[in-house]
Amino acid sequence: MAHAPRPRSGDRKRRIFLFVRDRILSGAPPTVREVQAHFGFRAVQSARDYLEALVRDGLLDKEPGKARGYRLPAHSPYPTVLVPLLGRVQAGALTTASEHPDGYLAVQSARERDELFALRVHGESMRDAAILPGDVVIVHRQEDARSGDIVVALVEEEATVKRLKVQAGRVELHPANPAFAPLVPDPARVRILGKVIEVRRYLEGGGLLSPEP
Amino acid sequence: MAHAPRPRSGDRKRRIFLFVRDRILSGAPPTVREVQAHFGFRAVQSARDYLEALVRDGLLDKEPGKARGYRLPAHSPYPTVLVPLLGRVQAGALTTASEHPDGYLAVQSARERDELFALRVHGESMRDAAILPGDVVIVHRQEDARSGDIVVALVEEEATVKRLKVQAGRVELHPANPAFAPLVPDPARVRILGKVIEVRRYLEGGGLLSPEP
DNA sequence: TGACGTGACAGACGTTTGTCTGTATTGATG
DNA sequence: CATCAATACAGACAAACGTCTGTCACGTCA
Repeated sequence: MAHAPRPRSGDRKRRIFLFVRDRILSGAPPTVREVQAHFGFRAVQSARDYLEALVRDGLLDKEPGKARGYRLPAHSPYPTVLVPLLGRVQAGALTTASEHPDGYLAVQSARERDELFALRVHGESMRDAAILPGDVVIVHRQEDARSGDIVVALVEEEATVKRLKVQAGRVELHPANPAFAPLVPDPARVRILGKVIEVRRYLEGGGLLSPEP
Repeated sequence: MAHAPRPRSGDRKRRIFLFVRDRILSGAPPTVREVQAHFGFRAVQSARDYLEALVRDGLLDKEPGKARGYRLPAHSPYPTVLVPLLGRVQAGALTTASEHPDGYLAVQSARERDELFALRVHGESMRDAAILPGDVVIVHRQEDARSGDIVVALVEEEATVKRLKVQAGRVELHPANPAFAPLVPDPARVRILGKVIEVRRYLEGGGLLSPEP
């Protein structure tokens, strides 16, 4: 009995890699048998051969003997990390990790995952900086920032997105909208939570990650 | 023999959730026994009790019976696909597969990878729609769109981002900036390349480009 | 005091899953 | 033609792993 005709090898290997990569990125690394089933192999070993080849090529790492042990290499050319989207930022929320994220976004960044979080913008105060209500900002957690940076600051238990200005050692939080006035808070009552490194707007499906508030 | 003194439950439960969440986000969901070992339980079941409690609380989902079967419930229902960022869009570029992309962006979408492309915006014509020069738009390839959608259109061999209006069967491309006039091109010479589904702005350095896998 | 819920433990069972060994088919090579 | 590498298959074994049952200690509350 003849086996299936020999397919072009590079393509299949590549498709298997993409499948495994997507599964890992979505939080559920596949088993060898899941790879087998997905590509219609009739033997576990066939899928395993491909996976081991990908490890030899350096495209995957593995933890031998462990269930679902294939990983994306640390120096992967795809520095995609999943970042929690926080629905509401409150006082203690940023020192520790938050417990009820609205979802997770794939963000390409050289930073570590726990250095980043995402936040949905409320209000029109940054309209002239092209940040609209409903937009999502990706934030790098840092206590300080430079004058001119757009930051997330905690003022009076409330998180806001503003442009930071430092005037004569005094912190000012400037909206980008003439209808709003700059905030010049008591330095003891303001805290920089992080710096906005990316802005996203989802024009379809409302952001795909969480239902409308 | 007395067991360890009873700890405050909420805290331990929370720490276990954060541990599991971190593991899932880094691509390697833990086994029940790994949770057990990490928190020093002497019985597998103790760890399992916590995990099941977290599932009941809605903080985790699980795939029963499967190894490393705990998942993040708010986790994006959509996989991450790498989408080519096209430097310049020309006439034939969108019918065939992409030619020479400047890089790849990770996008969470239900669509297939070859249905999407990304494009860097030039010019100020969409400023009042909060799309600035340098922004990246994620585009779904489609020949038609609805009035009001922001689209990428090919006019006279040039790709532009505009808002589509259909007036009495006539296609109009409206900028979002009073300094620019609407385009009412000859219907034979305009082609909708796709609809903008996402806008991104990178405020920092922005390596963000991945080489092709 | 006794019933009840919670957190922890102990041990075992059965499925899932990684891994190994051996074989068959095909195409390329000399 | 013989040889070799690559691909695929078949079957089995053993470790990893989820799950079940039962027990114990402690605190709360009527």
